[in-house]
Amino acid sequence: MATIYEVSKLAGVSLATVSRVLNDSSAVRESTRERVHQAMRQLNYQPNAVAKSLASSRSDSIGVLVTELKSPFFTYMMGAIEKELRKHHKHVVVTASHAEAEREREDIQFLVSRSCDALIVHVEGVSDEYLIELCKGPVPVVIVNRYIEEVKEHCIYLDNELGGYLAAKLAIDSGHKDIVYVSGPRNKHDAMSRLEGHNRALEEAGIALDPRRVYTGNYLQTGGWEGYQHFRQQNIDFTTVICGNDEMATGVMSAARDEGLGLPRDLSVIGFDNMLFGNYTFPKLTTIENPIHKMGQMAAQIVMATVYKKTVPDIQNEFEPRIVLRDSVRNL
Amino acid sequence: MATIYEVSKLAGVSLATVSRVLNDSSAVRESTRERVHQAMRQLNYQPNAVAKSLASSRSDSIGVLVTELKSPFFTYMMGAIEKELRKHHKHVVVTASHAEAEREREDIQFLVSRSCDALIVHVEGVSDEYLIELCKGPVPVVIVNRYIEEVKEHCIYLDNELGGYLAAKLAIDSGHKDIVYVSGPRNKHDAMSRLEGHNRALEEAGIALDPRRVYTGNYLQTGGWEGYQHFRQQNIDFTTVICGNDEMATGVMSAARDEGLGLPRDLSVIGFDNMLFGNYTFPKLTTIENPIHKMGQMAAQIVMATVYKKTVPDIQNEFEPRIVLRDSVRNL
DNA sequence: AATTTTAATGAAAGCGCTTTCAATTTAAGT
DNA sequence: ACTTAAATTGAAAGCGCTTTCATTAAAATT
Repeated sequence: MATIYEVSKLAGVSLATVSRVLNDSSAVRESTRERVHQAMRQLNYQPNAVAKSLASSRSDSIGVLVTELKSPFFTYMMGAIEKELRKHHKHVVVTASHAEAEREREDIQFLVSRSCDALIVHVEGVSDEYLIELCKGPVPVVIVNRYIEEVKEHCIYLDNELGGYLAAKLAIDSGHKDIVYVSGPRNKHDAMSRLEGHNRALEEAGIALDPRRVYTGNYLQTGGWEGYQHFRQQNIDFTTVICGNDEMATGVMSAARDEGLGLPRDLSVIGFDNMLFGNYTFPKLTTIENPIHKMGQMAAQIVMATVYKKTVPDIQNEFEPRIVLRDSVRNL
Repeated sequence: MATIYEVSKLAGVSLATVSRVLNDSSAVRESTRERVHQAMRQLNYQPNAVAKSLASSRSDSIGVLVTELKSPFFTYMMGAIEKELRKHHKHVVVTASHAEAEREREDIQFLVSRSCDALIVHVEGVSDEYLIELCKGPVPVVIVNRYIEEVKEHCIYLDNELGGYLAAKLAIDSGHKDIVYVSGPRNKHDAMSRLEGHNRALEEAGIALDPRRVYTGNYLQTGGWEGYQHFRQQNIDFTTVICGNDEMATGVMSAARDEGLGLPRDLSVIGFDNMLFGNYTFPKLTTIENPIHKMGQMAAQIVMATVYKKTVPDIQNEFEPRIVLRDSVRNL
């Protein structure tokens, strides 16, 4: 592999000059620039990004930390981030920390040690305090899908409460009164916010809150299945199941169908997130859109703006969910 | 950020010694090791991975190049790779090149310039020749989901022909004779192999090959939809649609249902790949499993073996598809 | 106790690039 | 033609770490 040293020799200029044409920084006379390019071509010179990083303490790469790689949710986010960053020739280093605080800390440490120019993190394990400290540090951070008051300008998040509200409101407006809710885990912020919104809509409609009408699931298909069984065993009547996410909604649909129910004739189901497979279910799942794609894009744009001083469209921290009307809710 | 220089000062040893305890290479007396550790703690020393890379021309990171980030297929692969590599404290740098040859070349170049210790690539744009050259180069390469005779030991691939055969055989064994096939794009190797296997099974069963019974789709849901419409318009009779992938299968199901067909009563459908959403369809999709997860894992293991000299389970280059029996095929 | 071996350490030269800062050209101004 | 300002270049000092190679200290041998 040729180095700029050899290029400089061949072109008859100094290292500094080669470096200049490489970064087309400051002025280089056109003729010498051409001479250098010539030499580079001749030697098939390829810059060494690591050396560049070390010397400039810039790596042109962004660390992205997600919980899980094989879930459409993160996939959407990653896809959007990569797409936005690559427009500006920045690259992505990923790690998946599986919501374990210890690993999240390690991974963040790792990404920093790789001189990532910025971090985009989706973390669930570490504490707010840790993140607040992290934001004070030297490397810019964007926190996706989590709201922390003290560093809110670093956060990109969805108004989950509103989403929960919209889902419940939709059911109510469709004439449903007997509603049950399959929630996500208690320890997840988003799950709790969604439930709050749900409750708000019920109260607003004058429907009494009944803790027996809420089942806490695991955000997986099995959780929906179990939730459905649970409500049946408790002899609770319901015409609609609203779920904390789409995956559980498919579990509910599957369980209901196993009992011979027709959907949405005998039971309406509403999901949350609008992950692509909602489109593959039958009936197609009515759900609440979580614009994770836009949120990923925004995270990348914030990085471009703060780290690389690019001008980007307006920064937006909070995103709004909206209803995606498909076929899984019956109008009573 | 403290450097090893400061650590060495504080511990009263040389840079070399600090480096040694850092990499616990060669012998360092226990007492000095402890002294160094002490100093590191005191200074909250964090190694600089970039400097380390430059000096050692090792980066402990693997470049992974995929076509697309937001598709479950790559997601599965990435997840498996990341999981396997992280066991050994190696990390992943991803790029998504969207099947464009130009971008694929650029991205590979980029990953090499970042001193990735190895490359795991899923490329569709570049030529076999390019990859053969790449394999000759200094950085180890694993090619996923593509078979190139000249560098087959670098390849991890599925026996797609067998998969196509199995799907058709399944339909035939279930009593179906009127079979149509919605294929993936002509320019994709895997799509063509699957079709070949399909044809082999038909021939074997004494069913005449009829080009009108093959529709070339785009591997997307729309492709399945269009394929179904196409066969209908051509007045072709069929009791089974076999698809080149699951996504198109969902398109077929959707189109069939729009016409009021009951599934699988009036029509059987078979997919390919076993992407998770096949489990969300109704009826649940019978399909051919593509063990992309295992293939990703194997790719990572090959890297660990060749680059880092770790001993790993047996290397396997070709993977076998298998039938995943669910509910979308009717027994005639 | 003297001599070999072996184990621990340090000095110093990079890895390939960026980035002052000063020196040299070239262009502009009068 | 003579200054002065502006544009180009080069020398050299790093960036933070690894890695020979030589040196010194400790352990083993006789």
